[in-house]
Amino acid sequence: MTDCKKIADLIFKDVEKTAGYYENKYPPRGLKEGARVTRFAPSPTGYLHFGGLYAAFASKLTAQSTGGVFMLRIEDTDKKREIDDGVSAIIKGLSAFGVTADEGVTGSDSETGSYGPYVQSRRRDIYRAFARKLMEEGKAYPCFCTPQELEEIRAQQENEDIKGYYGRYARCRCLSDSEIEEKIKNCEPFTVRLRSTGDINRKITFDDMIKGKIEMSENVNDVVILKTDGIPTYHFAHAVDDHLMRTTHVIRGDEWIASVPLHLELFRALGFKPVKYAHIAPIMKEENGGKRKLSKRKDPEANVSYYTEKGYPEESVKEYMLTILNSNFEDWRRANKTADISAFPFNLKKMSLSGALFDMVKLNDVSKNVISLMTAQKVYSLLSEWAKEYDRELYSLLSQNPEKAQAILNIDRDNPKPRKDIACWSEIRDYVSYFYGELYSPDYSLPENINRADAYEILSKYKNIYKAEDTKEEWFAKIKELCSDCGFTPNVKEYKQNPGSFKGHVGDVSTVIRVAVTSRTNTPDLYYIMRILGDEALRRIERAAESYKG
RNA sequence: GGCCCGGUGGUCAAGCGGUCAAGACACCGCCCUUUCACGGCGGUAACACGAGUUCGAUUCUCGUCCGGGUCACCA
Repeated sequence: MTDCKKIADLIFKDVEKTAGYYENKYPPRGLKEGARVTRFAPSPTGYLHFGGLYAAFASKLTAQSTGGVFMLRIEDTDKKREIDDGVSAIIKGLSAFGVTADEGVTGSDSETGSYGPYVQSRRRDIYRAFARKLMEEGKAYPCFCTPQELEEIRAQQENEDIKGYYGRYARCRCLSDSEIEEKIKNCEPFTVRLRSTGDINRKITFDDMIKGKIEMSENVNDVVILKTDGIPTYHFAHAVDDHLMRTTHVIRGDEWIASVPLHLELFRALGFKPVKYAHIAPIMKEENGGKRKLSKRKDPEANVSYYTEKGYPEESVKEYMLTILNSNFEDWRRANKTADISAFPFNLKKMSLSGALFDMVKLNDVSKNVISLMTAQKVYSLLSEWAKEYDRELYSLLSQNPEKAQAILNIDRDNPKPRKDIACWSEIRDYVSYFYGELYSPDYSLPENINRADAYEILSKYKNIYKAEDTKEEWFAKIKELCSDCGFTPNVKEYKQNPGSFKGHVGDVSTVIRVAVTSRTNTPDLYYIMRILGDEALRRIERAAESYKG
């Protein structure tokens, strides 16, 4: 008969505290009924995937809407994938979009909350205490198989329906005490495996918060719970951490569904109450007709930093995520135009079952709406903040004359139907370029229906009547007057009825002036542009006229 | 290959046995208009396929096909 206690003592000599000690140290949270405790638990790879932000956001909303707690835990149990200071990119990415944790890791070397440590590499003793408990109870055993041996097993299993370390393939499952002692004495490296009690013919069902009832065969694999270096695998860490941190709802990508039977077995073996699961579908990308997951390697927009670099406001990205997270969000938004996102009744059950294609066009649309609702001051301050980091030249132009910048940003904004043409801050450089000599290069190309001689006539006459201090009405009256003087009609309808009698209409005359002043055929309200430009507008008109001469 | 999950317009999606099958984005047209936007009005466009259950299937069942996931000492 094997003596589990003896083997456990041999293997876990270093473990001082018991599982019971940790149970007491991290008591159940005294939260009100229905409060959900969630977490986001990324690996510190120095990269925050949009899908990660998305899952984290869903987790935060779930906690927030129930009066619960949202934690950030770092899963650094795989030293091979780790990157120097990989934590800060994640925290930076999350906080850029307002997904801040109530508890957990707050920086590369700091954390808050009483259920920590929240970095797995600092929880080694905890995992080992629970692994020891399992081993004492005969629910885990050491495995001395080498990678080569495991490879052999895999090769043998090519035609098996069930692959893995189980049944007759589980060579170390029945090692005798003396064999184990012998191997350990010889310092043979070993892992610790769960002694699965699953039966392939038995089904387990669980209720996924998003996907509903799912039925699967029980886990039968004696999976590794502690690697040779004594560090736990994801599965074991998940069970121990989420239990001890008193997580109630695990919201994660649906690639984890397949391991739920294992996770449930782990919770049961450990004597833990299982958490509830919500598996979310990945965000997809279209590629020649097909769908595939947004890829870190192929898609720049998979990296959350893409949005901060482009300058998408926090609100825009959140609103966009919500439109894919809960499809009733857009209806809610229409009914509650200015309400804060936190007032939205987020519901996991309303989430999509299958992966949504990432839609940049829709993001832009959402963002344009968000930005159109901001005041010029707000746009200015967010823009400056962004430019300070990502476009120094623009930043200095802006800050040289904040009043001018705000006046530019205020064109057509301060009214009930604001323009919607800015989706992100990086677009503004181009949007404002004709206001700044440093960014402006004149181009007097005219549309085909207007000839240079007419343009010359219009501008030569206009420069004599234009006054920078005119009111909008005066300004426009002069343009209409100019129309008549040059053979154009101030009345568009009249032109359409009788196009042969005129060279064109006010629109064409305005276009000539617009091109002269901005080098573009379409811009926001020309009057306000010229106001802001002041004398410079006149100079540009003169220069343009000169260019059309002869 | 085994096991899971999914399949409504180009995209995101309502729907939950009887609907002229919502809405949003995109696209097209018209109106408004000094350009462009905005706004308003209108339009094109969908239940993967085949059986079954039913008086009646987008909705329920089964099969097929297609897409995705998973089968590590990675998470």
